[in-house]
Amino acid sequence: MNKNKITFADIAKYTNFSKTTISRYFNNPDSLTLENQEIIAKALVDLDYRENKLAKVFANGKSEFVGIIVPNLYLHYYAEMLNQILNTYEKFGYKFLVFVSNNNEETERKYIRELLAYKIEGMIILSHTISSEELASYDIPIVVIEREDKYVNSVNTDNYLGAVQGTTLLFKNKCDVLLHINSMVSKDVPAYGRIQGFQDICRKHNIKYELIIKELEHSQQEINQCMLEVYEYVKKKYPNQKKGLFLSNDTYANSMLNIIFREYGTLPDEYRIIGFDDSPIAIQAIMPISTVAQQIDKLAYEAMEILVIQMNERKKRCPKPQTELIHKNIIPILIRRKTTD
Amino acid sequence: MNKNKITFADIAKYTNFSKTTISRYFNNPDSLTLENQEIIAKALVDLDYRENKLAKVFANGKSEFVGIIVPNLYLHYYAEMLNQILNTYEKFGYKFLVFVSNNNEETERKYIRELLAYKIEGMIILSHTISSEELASYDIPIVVIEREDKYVNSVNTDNYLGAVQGTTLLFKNKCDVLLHINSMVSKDVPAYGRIQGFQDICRKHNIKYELIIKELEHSQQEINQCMLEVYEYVKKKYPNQKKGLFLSNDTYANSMLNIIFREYGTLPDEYRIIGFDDSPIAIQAIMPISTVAQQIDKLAYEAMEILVIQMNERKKRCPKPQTELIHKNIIPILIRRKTTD
DNA sequence: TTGTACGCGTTATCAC
DNA sequence: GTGATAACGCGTACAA
Repeated sequence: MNKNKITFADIAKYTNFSKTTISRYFNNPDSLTLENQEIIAKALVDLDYRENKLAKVFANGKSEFVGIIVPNLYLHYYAEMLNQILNTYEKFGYKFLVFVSNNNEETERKYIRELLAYKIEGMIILSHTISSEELASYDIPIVVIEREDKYVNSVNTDNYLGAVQGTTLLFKNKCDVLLHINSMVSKDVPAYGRIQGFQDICRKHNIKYELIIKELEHSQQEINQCMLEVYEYVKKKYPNQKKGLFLSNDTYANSMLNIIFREYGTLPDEYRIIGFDDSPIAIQAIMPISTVAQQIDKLAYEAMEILVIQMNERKKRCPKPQTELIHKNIIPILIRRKTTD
Repeated sequence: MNKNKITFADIAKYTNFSKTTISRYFNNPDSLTLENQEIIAKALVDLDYRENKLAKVFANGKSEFVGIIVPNLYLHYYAEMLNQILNTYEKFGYKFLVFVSNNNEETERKYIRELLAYKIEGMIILSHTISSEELASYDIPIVVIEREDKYVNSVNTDNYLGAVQGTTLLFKNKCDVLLHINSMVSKDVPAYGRIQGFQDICRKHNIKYELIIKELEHSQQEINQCMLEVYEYVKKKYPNQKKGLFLSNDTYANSMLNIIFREYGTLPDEYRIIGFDDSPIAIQAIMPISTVAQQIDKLAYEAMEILVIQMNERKKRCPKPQTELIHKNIIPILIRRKTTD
């Protein structure tokens, strides 16, 4: 069980071939006679050879590393996205170096530097702190997911369509007034489409609506407190009217549902609720929550696919610089459960 | 914005030093005169030098890579554990290559081979499929977390103590009968301590108890169905008795709570509930669920600390093989919320 | 304090 | 089909 350090040189010596031939055995086996292939194959077992990919990378420059920066793994959305990205290994063979940035800009720059030092071939960025302009300046294939993407490739859920689907469902539920509860979201991030889609549909159907924008809350307690305030406000402002609540995520939706359910022992007809994301909480809630599901598997896969194309281009003799940015939209899926009709 | 390929040789030429001196500037700057340090520092900026850690690794063998194999990231427990492990980068400087095994044994072996090929210095294993005996045979520093650990180092929550705390709380809640609902769990994994702790406390206090072992269910629907059966069974078997339910995780606890809450519009005094893990669901539930919290941050940190010690030992001139396995226990924390008195 | 020469394990470029 | 030899970028004895 000793540190076996068998190299091509050892195999070459053992088989009386040259290192070159051994290398060829791995990279272009057909160029050897079958007989010799078998000799080498046997030697590999005899010597218990273990490949050294670092040496390979060093020699030919292809690290097969992709760097990932994710803001956190507390939110199920990021965890699942990371999961799906990591699972593309089976398809594309790229290994992943993962960093959690905790939304700290300087930390993130440090991580990117570290990733670059390890000769990653590309990056997938989920965090929001560094501008796409700066990202683009790193001159390495990059795909970002669900964030500001002016200067880099991106894959996003069609948030606008998702909002349209959700809002339309509430409208069809014959609500008297539609409320969209969201946090402050910048116009240049895809999630802004949720607000636009909501407004457009409300206007299109000429239905009463209100946008409730709250400061982003972090702890569950703060969220609950915040939702309670929204609930009291809405209850007072629209008595005896059927209220359609479109929450910007399932955590908010669940919090709101709990408040109402605890008061009435059920979700009264006067309230319809729809969330966003299809997080586990949506199905674990006291009542299964209707929601707009992001197709996280597709988002991840498409991101890697775009990245792989760019990375492959770089490996050619005369790589053409990317002329046009790719922004791919993935459609969301409306999931009707118990909090809507 | 061209592919800058500045190496020590370039810097050496630019500054009229030798490559060695440049190397020393990075690894032992004090051995240069301040003056010369500044000259080199300036050259680095002028030439826009970017370090190449891969070459460094190749030259000295210290990859600073740690491999992680996690069964999935769907369960919050694994996601949070990964999060905490990744966060130790700030403390220890090790980079992480992450694979998700989806509980497939062969896949896992393939991943381990790949990790080894990249000259990782150590591994943290969260998945359960490969025996610790086989893991030990890979002859590389390894720490496993919350799994069978006979032949490798490990960090575990003191599950026994957790069960003792939870069960004792239910006992103090003056329950007439205590029920522990768990899935089939092997005796050699730490989580088995939950069953033992429960039984021991029940016997110690001479209180009526029952162990309900169900097949492991995966989808939320299956879990709900399973919990419904348990509920019907318990309700029928122990009418008019105060029932203390100790569920093996918060997902089960939440499912059970929902069933009861939907029936009564509240959690009646007849039922007390306690879960395990302190997952987000425990606090997002219709009533905040009492639970036994694993200190995931501590588990992760201790795992890395043990690993780092082993990895450092390997870097010495004459590394002493580890003579004694380390099995570290982390105490859990009882969190009292609304589902217990 | 600084420089020379070689090693790390593989691939690439020529030859034969 | 096969083999010598030179990269790849950095660390490190050893020498000066």
